Amino acid sequence: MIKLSTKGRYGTRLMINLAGHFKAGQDAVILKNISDEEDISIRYLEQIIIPLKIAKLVKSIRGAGGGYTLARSPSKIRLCEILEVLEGSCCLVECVDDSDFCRRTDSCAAHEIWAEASRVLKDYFDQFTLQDLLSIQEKKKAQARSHGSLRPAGRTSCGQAHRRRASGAH
Amino acid sequence: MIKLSTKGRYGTRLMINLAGHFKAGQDAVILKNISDEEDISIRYLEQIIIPLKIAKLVKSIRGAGGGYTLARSPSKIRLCEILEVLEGSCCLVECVDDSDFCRRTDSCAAHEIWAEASRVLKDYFDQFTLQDLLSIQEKKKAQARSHGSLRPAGRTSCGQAHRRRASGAH
DNA sequence: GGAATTTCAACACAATTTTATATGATTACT
DNA sequence: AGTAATCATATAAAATTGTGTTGAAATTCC
Repeated sequence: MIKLSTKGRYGTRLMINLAGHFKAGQDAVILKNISDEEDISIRYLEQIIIPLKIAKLVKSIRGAGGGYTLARSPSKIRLCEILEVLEGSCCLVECVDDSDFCRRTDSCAAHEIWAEASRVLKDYFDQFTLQDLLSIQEKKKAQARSHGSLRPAGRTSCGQAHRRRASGAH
Repeated sequence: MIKLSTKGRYGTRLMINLAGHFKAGQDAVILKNISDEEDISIRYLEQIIIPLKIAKLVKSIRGAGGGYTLARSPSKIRLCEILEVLEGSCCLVECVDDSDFCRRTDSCAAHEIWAEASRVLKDYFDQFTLQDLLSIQEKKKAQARSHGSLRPAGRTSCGQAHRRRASGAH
């Protein structure tokens, strides 16, 4: 698998969740809340949200009554930005980003393919804003409700890593 | 980074290398040879080539004078096949391939995006055969020769993991 | 037949990164 | 002051990315 890491996946869901709560002047959302709704551990969310804060995609409010909010409106945040923050870049291999990484570039056909594939992927992710993702989600939920949910909503979640482990823990 | 693993990267270069040596009736190529040319350890190449053999993309010939050859002509092997063998699939997340993986699918916008992005990526990789990659490589080499190589060919290679390590070992 | 060459197989080991969990300190609101 | 939340750091399990070793099996060459 060409792995999109959990950071990227959880982080995207975190941001969609924040987008869902985003309204003018709405109170900050606490991580416990997101943790419950998305079924991701608070501790891990804390780690994931740090780079998002540094990148100024989210704002934090400390102390009682605090929490997190999007730093900008959902329509002003692109999926690509989120992934670049959390995955380092949308790139598939280091040697595309980092010209010092590899001196084989001149004669490496693979290099050209990975570079172009990375661009294709980035362009795809660049299409969507958080607002778009939110709309997709609402639509899907409505559809699921309308023709009855064939697979009733379980507690496991998309992109979640801690299911199906040797250790039954958690 | 949305990581294309070393298996996929090294395996692709391995296959391009085999394609380069592929001519009707040409002798099998030994791993030592590929190891020297691509600067990848023999031990690791051995691991990588096993699934390629099982998938019948390469043939092995044992004993003295033996080695490996492509099982089919370079124009009959698609990059996508190689990556699917080595990466498991061209998929970005498990929940797209494995419907049992996650029950959030119905209401998960992210799921839809990852699934579609996976398809985009697969379609891209599906365009190229080993013959195409070989042509690209020859062209690049010719270009590098014609206008003088600005960055002289080093010994490090694209997608190689054992450079820039804390332990200088290798 | 025997020596050399090469794949094939099965381990053991280790460094690094990813994927988390645990604990406690710090900040700021009420 | 008390409490709720972020912030910071330590720890650990698991996967990835390799290397090392030993030997068996097949094939060619002498």
